This record gives sequence, C-alpha cells and structure tokens, in this order.
Amino acid sequence: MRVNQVAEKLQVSVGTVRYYTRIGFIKPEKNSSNGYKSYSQADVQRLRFVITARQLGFTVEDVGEILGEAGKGKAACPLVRKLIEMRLAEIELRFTETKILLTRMKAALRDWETKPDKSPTGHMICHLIEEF
Amino acid sequence: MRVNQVAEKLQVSVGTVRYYTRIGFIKPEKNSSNGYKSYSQADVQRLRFVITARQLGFTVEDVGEILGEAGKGKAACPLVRKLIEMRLAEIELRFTETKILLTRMKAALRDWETKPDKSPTGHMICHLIEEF
DNA sequence: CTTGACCTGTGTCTTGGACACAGGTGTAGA
DNA sequence: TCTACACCTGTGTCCAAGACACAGGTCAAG
Repeated sequence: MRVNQVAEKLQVSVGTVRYYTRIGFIKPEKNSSNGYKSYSQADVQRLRFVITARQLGFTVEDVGEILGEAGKGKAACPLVRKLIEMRLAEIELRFTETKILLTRMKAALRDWETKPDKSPTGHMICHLIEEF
Repeated sequence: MRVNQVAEKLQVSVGTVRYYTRIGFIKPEKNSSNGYKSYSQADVQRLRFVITARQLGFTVEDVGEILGEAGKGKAACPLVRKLIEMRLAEIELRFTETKILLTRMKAALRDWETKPDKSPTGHMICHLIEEF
C-alpha cells in the first residue's frame, strides 16, 4: 500500500502517516522501482494502534514508550495506566483553563457591545482591551 | 528598568518579556555601558497591553496587528471586535473537543479498572487500548 | 507522445514561549 | 584591593504534532 491509501483507510491525513513513519513508529520498505514507501498490513495495524492511543489523549512520545515496552515483549499495561493518569490530569487542567478563558471572552464581548470605537491616544492603544 | 524588574512588575516570566522584545512589540534602547536592554515606562505600559490582550484570547499575531493599526493612528476597535469573534469560535471548538476527550479518557480509566494486564502478542500491542 | 492531474519524499515552518549557554555584574567577605 | 559566588544578561536553539511548499515522479486520457 502507498501512503495515500493508508491515510484514507485510517481516516487521517497523509502528513500524519508520513510523520509517524518519519519518527520511526513504522518502517515501510521502499519500492525499489520508484522509491515510494510500501506499507504492509502490519504497518497499518500498528498505525491504527498509534491513532487510537492518540485519540485517548496519549502524547506521541507516550505512544513511543508504549511501543518500545511492548516491543521488548513486556506487558505495557502498567505503563499505559500510569501515563493516562498523567495525561488526564493535564487535560483536566487545560479544560478548566479553557473554560475560564471562554467565560472571560464572552464577558468581554458583552461588555463591548455597548461601547464605542475610539482612536488611540498617547497612553491608550485600544480602550476596549485596556478598560476591561 | 531591566528585564527582570519588568517581568516581576507584570507577573510574567523573563522569557516572555524577552520574547515580546525579540518580535519587536517593544524596542527598549540598550544601555551602552553594559549592553543590557533598558525598558522605559512606556515599554512597560505597552507590554501590559499585550499581556491583557493575550489573556483575552488574542493570539500574539493578533496583538501585532492591533498594535500596528493603533500605531497608524487608526481606531483598532473594529479589528479587535472582528478578531475576538474569530478567536472565540476557535476556543469554543477547542473547549468542546477537550470536553469530549476528557469524557473519553475517564471512560477508558473506568473500563480499565476491571481489566488485567496482558503481555503483547503478535497482533496485539496493548489490549487495554486496542479493545477500548 | 504529450498533456495534465495527482501523487511522492524531503525539508522547512508553525506557536509561544522555555531552556541552555557563555559571559557580565554586584556584593560579601578577606 | 582582590576574590568568590550567586545571580543576572542576550542570543541561539529547542519543543509538540503535524502542515505546507517544493521539485520531481506516475499514470491514464487523448
């Protein structure tokens, strides 16, 4: 298979498949006649794992560690359990931060509805922002 | 003032102040005796604006455009209103995506509580992830 | 045989700073 | 006056996770 078919099958961009290839998650052999990379069924399987893991919030680096652990024949599950708790904590943080930001932005928008436009002065760049 | 004092006064990292300096948001003159940058009161004022804008969800590039508009003497308010709607839409998207991810992660954690660790096989890297 | 649409790998770019580095400063003690 | 030594400085490089630009290759239609 070629990169395009793999990307379509897995519903990701061609760039993503190439990226995972580039960082060594899979090592397709190259077709010697045209230099194109040739992805095997096992490559696709492995990529599917990577994508699923990414969708669960693991970082690309996490996935690399998990693959490495499993590659040594060890059960990666303990590592997986540890990592997801770390990522969960991070995402939880990001979530609350995003929520706060969203609230602030909406408050600004509401506040600005009744305010006029003003030209900048020596000590004022945009009163909407500075007075909020 | 030196970068350290500015950073402390504005409650941001030294790196952030240097970054905004590097991209030209402020142009402190340098002390010719020791080569250090010397931040004026106006620089601090301008930086305060930048930081406030960032906290409202504007990107650094947005802030650059706003500063440019105000620098030409024009009212930046229309631009500000336009930009915040764009950013609001993006943050709203990020928010819902983060919420979905969070839900998925928590579901995985709950699902995995009752599942054992398993060693990898030829067609299975980590059953926790693959079976979710 | 040629056109032109589409595909390929490689290399560079992105955001918003964080960090490493080599050297400068300033103050406390000798 | 000298020397340690902690702390500060600017510049250059690095990060995640791909996206994008580029020059060239492929392939079916005409």
